[in-house]
Amino acid sequence: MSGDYGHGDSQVNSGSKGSETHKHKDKHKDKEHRHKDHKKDKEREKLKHSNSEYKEHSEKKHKDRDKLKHSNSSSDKHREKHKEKRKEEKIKSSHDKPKKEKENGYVRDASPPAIKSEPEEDNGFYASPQHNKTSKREYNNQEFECKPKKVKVEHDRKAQKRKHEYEEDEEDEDIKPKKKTKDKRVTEGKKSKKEEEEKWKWWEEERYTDGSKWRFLEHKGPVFAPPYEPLPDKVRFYYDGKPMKLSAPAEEVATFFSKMLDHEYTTKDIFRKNFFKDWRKEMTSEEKSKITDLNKCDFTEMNEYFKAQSEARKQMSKEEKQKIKEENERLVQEYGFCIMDNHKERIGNFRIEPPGLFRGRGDHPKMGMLKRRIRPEDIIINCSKDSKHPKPPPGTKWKEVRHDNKVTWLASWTENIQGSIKYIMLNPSSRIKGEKDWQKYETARRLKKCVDRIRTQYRDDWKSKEMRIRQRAVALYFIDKLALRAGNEKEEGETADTVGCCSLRVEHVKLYPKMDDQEYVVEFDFLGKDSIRYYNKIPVEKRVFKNLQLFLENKQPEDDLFDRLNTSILNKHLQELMDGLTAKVFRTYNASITLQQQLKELTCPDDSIPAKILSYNRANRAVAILCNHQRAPPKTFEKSMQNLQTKIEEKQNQLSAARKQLKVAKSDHKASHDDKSKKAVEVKRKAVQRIEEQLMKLQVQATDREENKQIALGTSKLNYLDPRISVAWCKKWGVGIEKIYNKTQREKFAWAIDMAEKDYEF
DNA sequence: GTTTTAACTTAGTAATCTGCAG
DNA sequence: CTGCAGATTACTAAGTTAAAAC
Repeated sequence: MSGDYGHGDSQVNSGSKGSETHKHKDKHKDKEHRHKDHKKDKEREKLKHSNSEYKEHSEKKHKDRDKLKHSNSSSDKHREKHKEKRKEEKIKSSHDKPKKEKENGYVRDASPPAIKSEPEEDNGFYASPQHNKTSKREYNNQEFECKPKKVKVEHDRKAQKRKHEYEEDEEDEDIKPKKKTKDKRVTEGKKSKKEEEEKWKWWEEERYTDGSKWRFLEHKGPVFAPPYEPLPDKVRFYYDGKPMKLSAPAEEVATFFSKMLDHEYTTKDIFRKNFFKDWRKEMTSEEKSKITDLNKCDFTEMNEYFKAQSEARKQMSKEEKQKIKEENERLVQEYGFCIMDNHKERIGNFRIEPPGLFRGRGDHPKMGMLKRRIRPEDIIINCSKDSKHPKPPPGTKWKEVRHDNKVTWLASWTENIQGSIKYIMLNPSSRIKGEKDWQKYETARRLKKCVDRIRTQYRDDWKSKEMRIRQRAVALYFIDKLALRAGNEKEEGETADTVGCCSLRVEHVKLYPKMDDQEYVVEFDFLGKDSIRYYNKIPVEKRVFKNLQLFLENKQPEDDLFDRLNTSILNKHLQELMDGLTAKVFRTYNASITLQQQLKELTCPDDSIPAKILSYNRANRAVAILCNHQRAPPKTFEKSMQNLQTKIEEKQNQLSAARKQLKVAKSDHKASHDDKSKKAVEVKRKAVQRIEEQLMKLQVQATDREENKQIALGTSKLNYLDPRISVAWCKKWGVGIEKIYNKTQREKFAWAIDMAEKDYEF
């Protein structure tokens, strides 16, 4: 490994460029606070940011992180400068409405895009069986009045046929819309709308090829957070020991804080500092001059008031609760659905996020800031021109109403903490989400076909004479082997300090040429998405190890491990290897293939159903571990484990009792040989068998739960595992699908449940 | 080319619901 | 019927990625 990879120039950092260094000193101060006191839950703490060893270690390292950050290379320095600049701008613009407005508002608006009034080619259409001529024509004339008169319905027979066509074709091409060869069926059947709507099989229809997401979209707009209700006078806030009546805006923000008093983070410096700063902005000038020290604020009365309130809510009579429930239901009925292309679809989140105090995950520099109340004037509505536009609440206006059918959202607003955009979108069971999900798995299946080639290539690239190529190849190896996330760069100081593959720093890996009986071991220890700790020690191939040593040469702990790489470079490369390939496809692919392979390995044909389900959960667990999906051990874990143990013991006692009875019955029978005693034996035998089964079930449950203590299965099940694998497995072994997927999940995966047969292969 | 933004997926936790043992 | 544990749902933060803007 010597000079032959032109890496001599900039990737190795040469001496620090001093001037940048000091600017950031303050930031370190903040950083030192991070990682210190954490989640209220100690256990969780252990799991997430894990042992203090990690914390200390990372704190120390951060101290002089910036020093080096800037010394890295000229381009790095450049980057940093931009970051700074942007940060300043951001701060300014948060006070500077007009500018923001422009960014979000008019840009697109200038040329209201969206719905073409001319139909394109036939094949540009999302043609469903019931998009018969009539409905098409409706669409085509949409400059005028073409609101679908009725929500269409599905139920066709021919469509069944298409199920398989899809699968086969997809083998090669991913789901491409079929030619519109099927004739349209008009089926305004007799069934109730609801029933029919449930049966709509969008997956048997063709998809848009022109990049549009819908032709028609109508909805009622979002539901806003209820207005603030001032506290009763008897609930008081004290400053410096004296009661003080706050103005409504200041009081509201104070209630946010008071509600969180039990949370540990209200004791954190950053949280308190951010909160106080934002709170003061809401105060009147008198309040501002009086309230100068958060430590002198006493919110306990308010806190108790809210606790009492929630207690009272729990104690409400059944009728009252019922009433609230019904009211809620009404709201869902009215606002929870939209009509998209002839079908009524469920909206995922039709309520606007209420105001409150921001709590990021992990050590977030913005924790405690005020998340402001969203008003109609902040909302952009998206719907089709020819739909009945949602009405803003009386006396208010929308920020904008646009008609962009190249996107899937119904409404959006800009959030004030990070300046990012939030959206109202459809439920996962909707066509628009389902198609995308399906497509995701098809892309992963295409990767399956060429993954060998890609692996061969990146192994080859470990030997490249170009540093950037080696880095790319090693990073890809990690992404493939360890299912790491891509790892975008983040703005320092804006978010918690977390990393993914491309943003790994020197301090996150340790190399051990020898460890126990293994060679070339790499130890990873870093905080990933949501500040979940990733800790892993794995042996790697010698070449990878040598390359890592090379990447680490002459670098400081806070320097990037892959200084010649970022996600954009990586994804561009991947795109060239396979159409649609990006870093995250590897996670999907590896998760799904692991499930399939684990199921094959773990399922014993002779096992009982519960044992099979345990196998399924174990296979699922293998994936969750691969993807590092963790959770806090449930607060009641120990207790519930114990309860289960007690149950098991009881059951064991029952079993031995039942066995005794069986024995007795048997000897009775031997003695008398009559029919009656024979029957008794049978009965007892059955009882024993039943109890054995129950016991087994309990034991399996205990094992499952124990193994699952700090692993979350839900995330992978919902986002990474091709549902058709699970459906096929259920069909193959006669396990009810509801044993694996609950109602919501079955709705989301309806397409898979409908189309996968027992021999489906990912 | 680099940075920024928009759009959408993925993520863990808190709140709420449900069904079952007592 | 009631309380509570486990299941489900709601919520919203935090990622990824492609495209737009500089």
